[in-house]
Amino acid sequence: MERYNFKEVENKWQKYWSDNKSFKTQIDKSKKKFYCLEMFPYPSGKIHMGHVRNYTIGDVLSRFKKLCGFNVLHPMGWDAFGMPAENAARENKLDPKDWTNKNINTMKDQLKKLGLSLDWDREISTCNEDYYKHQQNFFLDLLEKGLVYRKENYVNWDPIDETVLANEQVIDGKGWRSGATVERKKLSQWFFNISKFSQDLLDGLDGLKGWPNKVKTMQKNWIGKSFGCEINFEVEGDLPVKTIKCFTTRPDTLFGFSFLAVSVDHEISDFYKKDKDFLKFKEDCSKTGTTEEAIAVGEKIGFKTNLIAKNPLNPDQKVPVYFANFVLMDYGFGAIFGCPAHDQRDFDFAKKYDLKIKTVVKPNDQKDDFEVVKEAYSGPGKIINSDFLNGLEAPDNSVLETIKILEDKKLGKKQINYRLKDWGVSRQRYWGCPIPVAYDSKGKIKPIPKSMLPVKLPENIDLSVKGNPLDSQKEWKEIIIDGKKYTRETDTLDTFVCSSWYYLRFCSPNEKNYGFNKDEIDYWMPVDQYIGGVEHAILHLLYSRFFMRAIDHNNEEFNIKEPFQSLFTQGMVCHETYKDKNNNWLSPDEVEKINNKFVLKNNLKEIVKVGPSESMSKSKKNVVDPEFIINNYGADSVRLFILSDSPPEKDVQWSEQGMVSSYKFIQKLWILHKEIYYKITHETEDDADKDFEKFTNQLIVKFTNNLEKFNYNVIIANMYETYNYLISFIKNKKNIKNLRKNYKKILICFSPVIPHFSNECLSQLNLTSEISWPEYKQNLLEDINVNFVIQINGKKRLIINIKKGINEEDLLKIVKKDERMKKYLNKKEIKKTIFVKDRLINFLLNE
RNA sequence: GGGCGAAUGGCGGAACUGGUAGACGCGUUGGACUCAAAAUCCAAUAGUAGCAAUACUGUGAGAGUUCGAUUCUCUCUUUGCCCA
Repeated sequence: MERYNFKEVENKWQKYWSDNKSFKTQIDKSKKKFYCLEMFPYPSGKIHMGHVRNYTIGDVLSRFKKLCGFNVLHPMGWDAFGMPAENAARENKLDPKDWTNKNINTMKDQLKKLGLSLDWDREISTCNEDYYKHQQNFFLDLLEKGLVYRKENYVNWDPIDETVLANEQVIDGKGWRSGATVERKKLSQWFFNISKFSQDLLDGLDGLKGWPNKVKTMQKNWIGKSFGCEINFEVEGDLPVKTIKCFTTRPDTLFGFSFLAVSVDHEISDFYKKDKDFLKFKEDCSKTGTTEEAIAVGEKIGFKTNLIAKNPLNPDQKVPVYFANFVLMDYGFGAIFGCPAHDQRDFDFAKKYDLKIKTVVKPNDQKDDFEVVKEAYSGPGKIINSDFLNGLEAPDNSVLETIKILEDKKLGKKQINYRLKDWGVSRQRYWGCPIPVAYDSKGKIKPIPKSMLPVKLPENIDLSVKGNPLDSQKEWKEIIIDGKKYTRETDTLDTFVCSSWYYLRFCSPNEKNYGFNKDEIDYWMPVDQYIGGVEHAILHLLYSRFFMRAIDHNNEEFNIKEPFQSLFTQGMVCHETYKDKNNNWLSPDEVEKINNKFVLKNNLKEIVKVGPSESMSKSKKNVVDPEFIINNYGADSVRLFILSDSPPEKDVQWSEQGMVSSYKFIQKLWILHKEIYYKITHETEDDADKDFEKFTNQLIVKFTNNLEKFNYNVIIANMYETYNYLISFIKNKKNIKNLRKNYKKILICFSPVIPHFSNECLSQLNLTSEISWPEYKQNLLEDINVNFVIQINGKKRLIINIKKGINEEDLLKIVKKDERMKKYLNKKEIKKTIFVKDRLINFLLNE
């Protein structure tokens, strides 16, 4: 028999879809729209298996929704700005633009080979002027609204990439890309005022019903709303300072007060500007990391001032004031009151400087003389040793009570604090969107007039210079606005800005005058289903939600706050890792499995060490090249396999065997198809076959439900089930009257997953007209018979196939007659019977 | 340390609102075909006992609710992710 030639078939259909612009989308108000979006890729060179999985999931959904009659928008583009281009260009003496465009072309070809139902006419690339000019326009709008500002601030400085990083890009104190230990540096930077929307971003999460709770929790934690109190501490000493303002979430522990600590950047540090010891101390502080973890773990050090602070609730109590390394200027007011008994950092500090540790909260299971000895106690309990606060329930009750007392006495006030900080968007890099502002000779900001946009990146520049290459572009930097000379801003925007609004651009990619067209976004937005990796749970998704609010702010025309109605986060693609005897990583194609042992392909005697399965990464060499796989097995097989083994939200284990079996399955389906084809075209049709019709109906229900619920691995199982059923049906049954009709439905059900194969089979049978998602007949779903379970004392004893709708009485008669049940029922008395219609009967017997 | 999730055969995983646990695939074993192998096809495959019918045990551990728990509640163990 003729083998299935996937190359020929897949080329044929890909060409057909492309020539006919099958996936071109336009507004059609007579249809319900469905906007399906997968996170667009960074054009790093080639696609990887993660892309294959992500885009296959999205494609299955898009094709399914299209068959269901939706007007589906399914676009693709390129997150094309970013450092790898700049680094690669520098290494190879290339232009980043050329490098990027070359990669885009390669990856676009690869994506096309996957047979994705994408509207390529909407392709966008963020590094094109006709994309970023609109972004510059947005920037100027935001600047006007006061949502963008420039300030001097401590920033996370990545010494390898020589650029500033956002807080979110610092992981374990290291740069997320370079891995370099991040330094603190004071620089003038551009910020987006995301913190203005802290509460709104938090509230908005409640409405995101289609988002995984996990992601919502992560965002909630990141925004980090805390409820507390600001307290003014009176201070005495030889400095002209009367009060120090602190923020605390635990004012109820004020009686445990034993020192006051401020950040080295606190305003009172001005008085120590010339103090050599202080400057030395400040330098030491800059060596400890900036992350909260580094602070928790690192040694707590302090520098004692001459100031004395008074306890507002107990003015007789006076405690020393320190500068301390674990107090950060950007949390609260850069000052805390120290309560060693109930905060571990304060505890460590008090131990080091021999400060008093007074217990003021006791756990509920402890006596009143409970004392904190070895470590701080921060759990719930009762307030003790605190005068009029004694006996209050901590923390809920006691915090509220204390705030009330402080407010009454005008010593402090209730305050809400957010961990979310403004988004620093300046990057000292060439390959990014230029920030559209300039400065006059005095350094005053001059926005570039909108008529002069875009601010284009200069071309053919020298990237080998240290620091920001734009800074050395003397000619480019000079600009004349209204006859006056200005100097351009040389920072470019964080690439997360580009991806914060690209989904709007897809709605009207050719709109010349603005970032989007109002009519188009009114129709298409929001994105109905967004699909991507969970690694973007905070950064990209939070920024996008902010960006919508920023555009919406003071804008009656725009009415979108939440860009993504539903979110699906797919798991990673993993593969075993291999190492040779010298602990060098080996790629899977250097390794061979012989007699259950892994050996080197070019030296079969050398045993390979097999490591755990981890997400595919170039550094561990455990990658499999999608292009190679597609060329060998075909796109349909790859799509089938990547969905088959695990639920899409979980990690999937890449396996060569699994891949091969998916390939073989398509071959088997083809042989089956040929037999069905023969029957349909050569045999006369006979009587209807209810069984087959019923099977098809049940299949449609399964497919529909499982597709709606993203149970794509179960869909694949359903496909195998269908094959198993059909093959025995074809072999054993002669009745084929409904074969053509039902086989068509089956092929349509298969088509979201294996579109090339399904379309080929449909077209061979001339079944390509009126292709839409099949409907099922309710009456055929209802079985006449059911498998009825008979239990004795809750244990299954017998299953009988019986007519549906049978009542307890009739059933009892049958059961009592049954030989197999006699041994259970004869000897003993039935105490109670539980009868569940069409499911089971349970006899409780006297023991 | 805090938050959230997860735990089902040799493996990946199914199981509707509490009602037949293990769908489907991989692997393994046996068989057919073959001079032989590959490929393909057929059969078996949770464990224990048994020729078998069948019986007992079984969804991380322990308790609870229930006629009945993979599913609900509590405690614990292990593990993953996020934050620290």
